Amino acid sequence: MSDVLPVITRKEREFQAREELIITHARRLLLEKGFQAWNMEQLAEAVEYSKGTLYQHFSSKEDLVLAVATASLRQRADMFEKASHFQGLSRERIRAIGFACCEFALSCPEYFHVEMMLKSASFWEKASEERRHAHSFQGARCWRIINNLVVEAMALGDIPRGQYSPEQATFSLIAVTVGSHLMGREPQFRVQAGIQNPMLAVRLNQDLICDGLGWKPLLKDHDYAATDSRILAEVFPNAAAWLNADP
Amino acid sequence: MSDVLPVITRKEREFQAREELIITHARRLLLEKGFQAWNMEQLAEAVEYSKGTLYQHFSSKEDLVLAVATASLRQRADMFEKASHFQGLSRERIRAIGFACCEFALSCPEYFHVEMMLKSASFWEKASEERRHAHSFQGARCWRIINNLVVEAMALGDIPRGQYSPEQATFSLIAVTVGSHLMGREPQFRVQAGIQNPMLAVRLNQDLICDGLGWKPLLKDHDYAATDSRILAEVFPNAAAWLNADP
DNA sequence: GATAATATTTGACCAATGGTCAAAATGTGA
DNA sequence: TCACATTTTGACCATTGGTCAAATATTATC
Repeated sequence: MSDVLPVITRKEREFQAREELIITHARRLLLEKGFQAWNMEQLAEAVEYSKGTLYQHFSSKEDLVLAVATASLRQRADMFEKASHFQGLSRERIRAIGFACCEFALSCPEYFHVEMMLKSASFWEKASEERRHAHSFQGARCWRIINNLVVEAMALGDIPRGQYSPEQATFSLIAVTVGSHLMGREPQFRVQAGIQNPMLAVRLNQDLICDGLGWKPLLKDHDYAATDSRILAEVFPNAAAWLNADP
Repeated sequence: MSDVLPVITRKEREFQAREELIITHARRLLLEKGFQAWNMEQLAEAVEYSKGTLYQHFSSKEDLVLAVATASLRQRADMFEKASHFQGLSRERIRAIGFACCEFALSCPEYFHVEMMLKSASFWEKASEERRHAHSFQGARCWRIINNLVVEAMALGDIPRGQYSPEQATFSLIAVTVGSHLMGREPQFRVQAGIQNPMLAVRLNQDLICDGLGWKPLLKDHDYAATDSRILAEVFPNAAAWLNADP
């Protein structure tokens, strides 16, 4: 060992790499089978370690699943951050975050399903304290990015002041987004609603909330197609793939 | 046995009564502990029957939980139906359904949590065919009641035609409602958003979507406080308890 | 390179629990 | 009262999340 001050030793690097490997495989299993339909033995086989080794990384199956969710949530916050730097009107920037949300949903398709499990108290309390904290932290990042933008929009007068608090408006945006993603994944609802592309349904609902808030310029008063082109070009080039599609 | 033509025999009545007893206790356990933190043995003890008897009613734990969800969903559809008969403008009627939704959430607090479990494929496929069908049926009832109202509102010109399809609008309303209920139950979000009364947050978000859809009369153009008084008096007298509260 | 000391990995094992079924208990009719 | 049918039961099984002593690998020392 030649390095005098290795901040991270080789062992630690290997440990982290293995943890990522486990999380990646667990994510795949979650996407393919949900929570119940696979067991730790199978996961151990997939990553070519034994069950005991898994438990050196995660205190329980729930702890592992929370780690998967938090890894995704960190990605989400990163994408929100990137989108929030988009240059434009406040409503154009919230629009960019809306795009980020869809990009994320496509890149981590298991996320919303896993996040719903976490709502169960018994699930949450089986995870370790550190991981619960890490998850809250990433969740708070997402919240803050949106809320800051809403606060700014109100300061600029883009959202009428006095009607709703910034926190209420932020809550509305998040609630409609989560609800749209969850419902859009439901085959039964998709058929009933005639939805071909769930992401466009999410985007539409976000627009409805913004219009409802009176966030200027309203959908009818601005050429948002031009905004979308810029968002595509500057922030999410991959979004073109899902953007041009049926309702 | 004196009755000549009993459509339902005494045995069958007893069987149904016991099924309801089991469902009621299972609902309580779900509310108190979620899904994992109780077992069939404990439930059997609570209803004072043995495990084997439970399995004469339900093919699996998942099947039982689906039955709980469907029983709640039936209540939900019933309340929607009641609310949809409210006499008034189309937007006043969707408002009455919004009230129904909150009344329901208070009366079946376990519902949204259980409903989220059903999204997991492995869960759904462990339940019996009949119960899956019954659940879809009640879900479709809820959908239809809202969608009919939206169609009618568009026919009346209360919602501008041509912009969104009735199905899209229905989807928006349901998505925002589900999302708001789920997020409103999350302590972390409640604190961040400064929400005292989750039901009012749900109602607000529904109003935002309606305004966003341009559903006339808009919030600012009508005395909806008067509408609310009528809804309270005519349809949901109990709603007064949760309506008068902080944001 | 040999050996001792330390760290890591393993899989047999345990406890909990969803689900089954032969036997016991209960109900019914003659 | 007895024979037959139906219902209820709980011992039993298989699966699986989680543990830990033993085996294996790594590192340090001479």
